[in-house]
Amino acid sequence: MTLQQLRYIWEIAQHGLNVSHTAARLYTSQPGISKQLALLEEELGTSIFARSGKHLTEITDAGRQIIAVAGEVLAQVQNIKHIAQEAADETVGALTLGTTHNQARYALPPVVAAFMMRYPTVTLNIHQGTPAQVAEQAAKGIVDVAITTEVTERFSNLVLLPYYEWNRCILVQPGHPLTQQPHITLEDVAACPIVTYVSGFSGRSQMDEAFEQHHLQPQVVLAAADADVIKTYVRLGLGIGIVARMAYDPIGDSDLIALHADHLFQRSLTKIGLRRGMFIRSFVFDFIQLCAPHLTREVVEQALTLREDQKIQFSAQDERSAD
Amino acid sequence: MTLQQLRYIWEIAQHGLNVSHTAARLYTSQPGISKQLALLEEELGTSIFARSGKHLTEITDAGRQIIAVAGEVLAQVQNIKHIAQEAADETVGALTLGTTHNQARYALPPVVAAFMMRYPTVTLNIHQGTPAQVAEQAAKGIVDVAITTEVTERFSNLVLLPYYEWNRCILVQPGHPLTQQPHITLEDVAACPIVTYVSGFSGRSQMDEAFEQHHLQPQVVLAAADADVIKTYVRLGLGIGIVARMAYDPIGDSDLIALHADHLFQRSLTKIGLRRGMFIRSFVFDFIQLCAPHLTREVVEQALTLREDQKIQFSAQDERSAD
DNA sequence: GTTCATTACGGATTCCGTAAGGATG
DNA sequence: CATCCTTACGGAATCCGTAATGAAC
Repeated sequence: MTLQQLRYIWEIAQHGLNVSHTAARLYTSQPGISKQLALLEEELGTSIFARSGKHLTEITDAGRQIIAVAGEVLAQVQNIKHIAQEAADETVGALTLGTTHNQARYALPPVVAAFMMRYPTVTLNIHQGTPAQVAEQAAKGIVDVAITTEVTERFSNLVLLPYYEWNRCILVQPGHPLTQQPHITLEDVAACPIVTYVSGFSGRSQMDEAFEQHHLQPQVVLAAADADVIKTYVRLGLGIGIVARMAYDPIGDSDLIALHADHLFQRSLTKIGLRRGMFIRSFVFDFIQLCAPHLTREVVEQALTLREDQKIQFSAQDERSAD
Repeated sequence: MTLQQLRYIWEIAQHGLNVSHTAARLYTSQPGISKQLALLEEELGTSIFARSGKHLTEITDAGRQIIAVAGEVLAQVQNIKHIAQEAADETVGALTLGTTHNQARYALPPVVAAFMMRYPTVTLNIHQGTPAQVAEQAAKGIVDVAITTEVTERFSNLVLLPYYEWNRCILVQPGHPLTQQPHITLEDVAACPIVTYVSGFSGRSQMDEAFEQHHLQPQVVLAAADADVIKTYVRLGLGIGIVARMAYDPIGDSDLIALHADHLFQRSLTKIGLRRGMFIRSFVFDFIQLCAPHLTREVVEQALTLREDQKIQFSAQDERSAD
């Protein structure tokens, strides 16, 4: 058994059981991977993948377990490399973030700028994706840190830390009837055509809940993944916008009016996700604390040793932005 | 980085940083290990071991962390092999027990006999050692299952399951004054010269506690690691013996008299220790349940997912023997 | 002077890429 | 017939063991 073989079976599983595709992604030859796979299966005395003829069709039960452990091994190999890098030079390395459009666009720029100033020799990579993708990549160790709001909690090896809480505002064009309203209610909002986030993004599910609790059926005429698109269509008069407060820029968006909506919706919580058991380099701790000052190294370390059922206590932070 | 290299650094650490010795134990050449070590250190850009000239003198800070992770990796490689073996044939494999003299001598024989009857194709290995050695070997994955009483709980990745509770008896020669005593007290016992277990074995510490609580200073004239030695010296008239009840064989030890002592000492608990995160083959579950019927597969699996601070609830079992 | 790790070197093995073969949908 | 995995084969790199070298206690 070699690390190479474990990497190959894990990658094959990640690429839909397509060995050719896997080989291309790993910049190696397809027969090379096939050979190593055959060697491993022979050594273990079990098939990891089920075949129909010469096609890999599915993963065997044993294969599923083996690949899961292989994933752990690969993550620990990464840990070893990170430990060594940290010992060699604390200020050199790479930090890979997984995040969504809205975090990357509104919340992270000042953090990233401060981080780059502090660690000019750390290579920063940002993987943008949907909240589900971001969470999965963090759970698999593809990214070091996940930052997102709508994160499903079904990844048992993903530790979620509270980053900051935020709420929404309502964007309208000047002269819109809602601007005359002294006290806006959810009924008022539901009466207008709405432009907001798609499901699974930026606390959309929490927004839906508010309407449901009041037995209202809002008319969402356009759902987008990011606030820039939403603002564009509000400007076109398609409807009123409901976006994260931080997405409203008083200067750049001065042609729109942002109405207060804290009383209409529950606050959403953006979280920082880390893979359980990962070695965290000092600059990663620093990055996290640049994001959220309350997440000190000690708090994060403690959270990583707790189990899922032992949720961390946190104090909400200032309001910023959303997915 | 290769698995070979990780195994080598781990083994070097296990063998007192003596590469020659390590090579001999692994049936390979010393320069081969040196070479792989040099390659790994070069790849990682950090030294794992500190040298004075050409001698390895100690482990670096980074090396300590790296070796710890390497140990995890090696354990997971074992897990993969076990998963594959289990898938290939549930009844073939090896079970390595780590236990002490007294368990091996008095508690385990019927369990082992039943297990061998049920799984004739499983190779059974028993590593005998001191309680501390046994616990360490289980924590390191050298043995699959540890069975011992005096187990220090400082191995964070060792899960302890309650096996059975037991207490002591007092062994005397016929005609000894204590045999006339209708109700033996701790003071009576402390007045006699005592032959019992050495510290660290078979609940010796719990025995000492009982005397201390009564402010008594027993005169231990001989301390041995096993009951057979103790009985030998009781027969020679060196003193009275205090041994685990199961160590008294009414037939083989008919020349000695066992006096009831349950009221003098607190019961001791013999435990089954498993490395956290290890893959447990079905016959290992069966072995554990042969030991202790209350340790069903479900109970064991649940215990393995709990943390140290969440102790398992258990109901004491019948009394048998001791370390 | 003994123990111990590194360097040097040669043989065997392994690994990987190109090319051809055979099965699937 | 296009896709995909396996087998075949040759060159390159790696690994490992013996022998020699040099440092430490």
